[in-house]
Amino acid sequence: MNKAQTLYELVWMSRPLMQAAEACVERGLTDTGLTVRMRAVLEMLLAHGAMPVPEIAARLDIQRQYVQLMVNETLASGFTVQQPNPRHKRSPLVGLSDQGRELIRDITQKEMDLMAAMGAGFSDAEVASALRVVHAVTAKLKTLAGEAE
Amino acid sequence: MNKAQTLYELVWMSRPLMQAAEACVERGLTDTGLTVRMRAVLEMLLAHGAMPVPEIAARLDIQRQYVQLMVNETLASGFTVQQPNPRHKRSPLVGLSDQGRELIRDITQKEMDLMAAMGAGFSDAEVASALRVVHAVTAKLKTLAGEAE
DNA sequence: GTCATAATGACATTAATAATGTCAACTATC
DNA sequence: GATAGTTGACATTATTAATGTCATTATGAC
Repeated sequence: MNKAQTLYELVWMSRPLMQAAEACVERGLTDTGLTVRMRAVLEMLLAHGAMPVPEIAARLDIQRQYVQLMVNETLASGFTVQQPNPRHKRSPLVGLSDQGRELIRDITQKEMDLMAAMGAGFSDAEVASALRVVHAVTAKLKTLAGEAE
Repeated sequence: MNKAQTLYELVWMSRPLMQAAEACVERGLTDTGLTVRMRAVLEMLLAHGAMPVPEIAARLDIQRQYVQLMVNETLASGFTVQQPNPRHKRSPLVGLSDQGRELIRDITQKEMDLMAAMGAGFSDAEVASALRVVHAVTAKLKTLAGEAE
């Protein structure tokens, strides 16, 4: 099979891969009270600290109105708390509660353990190379899709 | 960065990759009268020949009721035609019309050209290795997600 | 051939995810 | 202070897909 065909297959594998990953993540969330989208909020806050809703939206590349819903859910469940925002009185910072921090740390750690187990069959170089290719392909597709007509 | 972290990133890239790919495919379909899901039907029929709706559903791993809708759209647009099914009188084979065959061939060819252009930066080995990794990761995630509790 | 069971197309309902629209309150900038 | 932009809140719409139901018709065992 030539390179173009292989790339074609790689691109079309993105959907099955994503679906399998989502199913796996979802499975890891059972009995935690979290949904996949709430998890995304917590992960963002763990990685980058407390921030207002519009910033979460920008980083996740999702509409802020939708992120607002996601954040509201995490607030209602007590995984996040609002903190005064020195830079904006109307838009509080959303930060992890102790409960939320512990939970998301636990979850991501378990996911990482899974990845470690899954990497058994590959070399570091293979995996790193695969990531580079996927990154590059994604970037190129994005520029193509976004071109002016 | 260690292997597990790299794999983790690779898995999480599946969503951006898929979204970029879909946007690109959609862009290629403008003015063809096709939608992405109709395209999926035509591609299946081009690759594997005429088949009844339930078989398309099985191969696409989608509910047959939903595939029925997709197929009905392609029939309404004249991209597919019903043919008598010797193995089942109630469930006709769905096959490509001349128009549909020409269209899907044209579309996939253009997509393949795009892939060829995109492969410029990588070696055959890199791309092939990336596909192997993605395949294996997807398969492992699927088994994990499907395990009994 | 008859009958039980399964497959099929058709249609309806529900759900999840996300985009879009709107607005009043508020903030920042000039 | 006037004006334009930001934000949270809420409503509406769209897309994609799963699920439920049912009458019709095949299929397969006997």
